[in-house]
Amino acid sequence: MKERYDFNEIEVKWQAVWEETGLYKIQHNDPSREKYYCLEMFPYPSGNLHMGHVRNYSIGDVVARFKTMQGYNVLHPMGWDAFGLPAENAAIKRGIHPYKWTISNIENMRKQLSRLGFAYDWSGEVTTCRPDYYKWTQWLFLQFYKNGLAYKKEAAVNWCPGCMTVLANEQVVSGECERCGTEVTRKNLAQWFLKITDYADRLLADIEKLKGWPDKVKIMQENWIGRSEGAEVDFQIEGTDETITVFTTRPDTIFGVTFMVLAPEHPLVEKLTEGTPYEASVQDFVRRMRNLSEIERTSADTEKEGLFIGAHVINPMNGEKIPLFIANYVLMDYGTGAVMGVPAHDQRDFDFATKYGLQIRVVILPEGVPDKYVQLTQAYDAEGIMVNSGVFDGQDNETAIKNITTYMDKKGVGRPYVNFRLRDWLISRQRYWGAPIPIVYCDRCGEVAVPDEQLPVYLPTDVEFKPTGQSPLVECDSFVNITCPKCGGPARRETDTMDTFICSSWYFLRYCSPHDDKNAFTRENIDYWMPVDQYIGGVEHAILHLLYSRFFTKALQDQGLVGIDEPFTKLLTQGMVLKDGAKMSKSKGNTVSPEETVAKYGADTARLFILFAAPPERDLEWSDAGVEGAYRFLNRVWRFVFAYTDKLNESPKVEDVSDADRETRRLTHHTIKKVTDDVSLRFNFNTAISSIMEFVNWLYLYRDKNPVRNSAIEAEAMNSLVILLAPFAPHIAEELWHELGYTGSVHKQPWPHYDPAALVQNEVEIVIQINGKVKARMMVPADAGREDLEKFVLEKENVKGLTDEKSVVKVIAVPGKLVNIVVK
RNA sequence: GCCGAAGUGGCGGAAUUGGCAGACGCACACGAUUCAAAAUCGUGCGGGAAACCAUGAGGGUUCGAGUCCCUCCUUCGGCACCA
Repeated sequence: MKERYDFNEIEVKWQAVWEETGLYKIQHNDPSREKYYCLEMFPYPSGNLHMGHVRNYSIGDVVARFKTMQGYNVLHPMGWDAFGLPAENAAIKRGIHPYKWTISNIENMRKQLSRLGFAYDWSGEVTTCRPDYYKWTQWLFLQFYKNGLAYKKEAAVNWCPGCMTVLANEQVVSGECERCGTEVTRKNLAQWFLKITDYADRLLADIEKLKGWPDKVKIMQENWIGRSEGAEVDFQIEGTDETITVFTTRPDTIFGVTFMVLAPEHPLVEKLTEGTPYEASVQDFVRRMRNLSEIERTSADTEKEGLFIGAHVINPMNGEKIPLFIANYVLMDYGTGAVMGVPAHDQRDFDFATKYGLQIRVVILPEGVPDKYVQLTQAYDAEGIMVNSGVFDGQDNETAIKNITTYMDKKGVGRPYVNFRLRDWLISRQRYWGAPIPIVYCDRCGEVAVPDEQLPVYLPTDVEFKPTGQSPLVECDSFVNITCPKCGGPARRETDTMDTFICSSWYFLRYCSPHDDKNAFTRENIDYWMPVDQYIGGVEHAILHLLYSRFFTKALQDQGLVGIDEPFTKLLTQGMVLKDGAKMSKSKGNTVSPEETVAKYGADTARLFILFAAPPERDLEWSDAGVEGAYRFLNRVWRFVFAYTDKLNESPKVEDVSDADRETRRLTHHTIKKVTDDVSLRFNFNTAISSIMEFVNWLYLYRDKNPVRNSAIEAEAMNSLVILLAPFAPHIAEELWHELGYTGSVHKQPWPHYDPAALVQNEVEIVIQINGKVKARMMVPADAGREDLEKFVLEKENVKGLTDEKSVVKVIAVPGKLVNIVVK
């Protein structure tokens, strides 16, 4: 061993050895060991690793190595979320084929990951843009299709003019494209959807099962699904047989309805105004609304604006004739696109009614307030007693909700209804670089699923990339024009590809049997490995990816393809990596390159710093000085072990045990306990590492101050130190392990157990407080009970001085901690 | 507007069940070593002369509060004309 810590030499050396000896080879279906599936969110192959990746994968690597050492059979795979727009943009800009661009990025990033020494078995790598993967993505789409969970419909969809494609609701962030920030517009297109709404109830209810998920993420999913209980009510349109159904959470206010509002896009609007004097002005209004951006349209600050369209509806409860409006504040894609206006008890309706001089009728009053004194200046939306509501007068409104709903249900004019905010998942993308949707359109047979044996539907490679925004697939005749798999007649392929979130909604299943070429996944392996025990990734996927993956898992369970209903048992959302208080980004010019950091300090230092600087869920402020500190610590460990191995061969064995030896043994076991608890119970890697640092600080002192040391105790301390360090700084630990004279890998060592007996101290220092303020300290036997403590403390000379001239009211003694004397 | 998280030295952070606030690291200062520097080792390091005062502000519960309760402020995240 060299005196100097040559991180580059040892890291490269051990990475090669681990690879050659198959240290992290996946053992599928090993019944002798308990399984542990540790998964980090796979990266998009942008070409270069950033610090966020390093953090994500360093955290996962600690968990995987720790669990391996604890004896679990660990699945810790890695792969690539390889479809997506940047590849296609590179193709348009620089003429490189997306496949080539993606694969070369993957190769570069795989090299970068390998250089960091993460414990992956690369033979289990999964790449979503390869036909051996997307074949199964397509197959899964067809399973959804055959089970009625995939359908095509014409709808007003979110269109991103920047990406030239449609977006799922989840991909629109405050009216802008979450990818490129372009303002999203509306477009009517026939698109493919997955029926995630069929699972809304279960996706919501099962959140309760996710005990190992952060509350933050669970709440975000709850908000997103947005369940609200209420009723549907049918209003007949005067003079027709048509009815308009509204959804309301307040059926108790039905007698207070004084108008009704439709969304401008509501299909009945055109029908009801056609050929009437209102037609022109309504068309005008609708056109104006359509041209507004998503932001202007849906902002709560936008003033309410509406228009009477010349028709009336009938309130089914009292037969009243009510004017029908359209207005900007009613949205087509929530509820039924129609709202009953109750101005007295809904602030938005109140604003609208005030502006257009509509009647405001109170139907709920706070208890004790007589009707005639009510002069509303704003809507009253709290609970109260029913008035002006026929037979329901006098009931409290909570009861009336139930009674009115039941009444309407009996009469056939309404029914209880649970409405969700969640919309179906729009999965069509008008782009090339994605998995083709395996559907064919035949003039005779219509929509036809591509038969399983004809999968995959290959992406053609001989296409031209032009900056027209149209998918090159549309103009690729050899792709589009085919024969119908059913009748053999002329047919056309679907040219849309799938949202890449489909690919990432099942990759964790593919990892369980990455080479199965007969199935999307081997059932046996799924039953062994799934669910993922620990999932680790950024909180930005709290809704999209995590909700979609949960949906997939449930749908596949219903189809009998998997036996589990939730994919991820525990979830850790790591914080961002910041520099100068801001997220690292190229545009801000505050990025730190992992490659350069590794070149300068080594992978172990980079990883150690990132784990030490903050607990994983919190944002982490990058500090070059902090990296130096981590480097200094590893050097300190290196020198320490180096000095030990040098002496080991010369000194004779010492069996005597001094106080310092005993303290060394106690600290050894204390550190084992601390690190074990911090890693397994709390994921507090920062405090685990700091306890190792404290241990090293003590060991230096121990060696300097004690020329004669117990050989067994010192050896145990050295071994433990190196083993405890192994999950955090795997290369240096491996090198030091061999320097200690061992031949096997430190990463194959069993994780040490602490000896509770070794933790016991004879004497402990306790604190003496007067009225809760620390005044003195004293050493007492560690096993002293309450009475003993009181006696020791009250008899102590300087304590008598402190309590002089005052009367002792009470003494509180906490064994091992303190004695508090309350005086007056 | 609603929901959630956070606020502790010059900085990153620790305090796990209500029990010594500031572990560990960084930065800084001084000393040792050195011809000198780097590296290393050692000492100090919230404020205050002290009594004491200090965990965003103000109240409360308690023998005792960074930790529990109430009110408020600031920052960040999510949802938002959701009927």
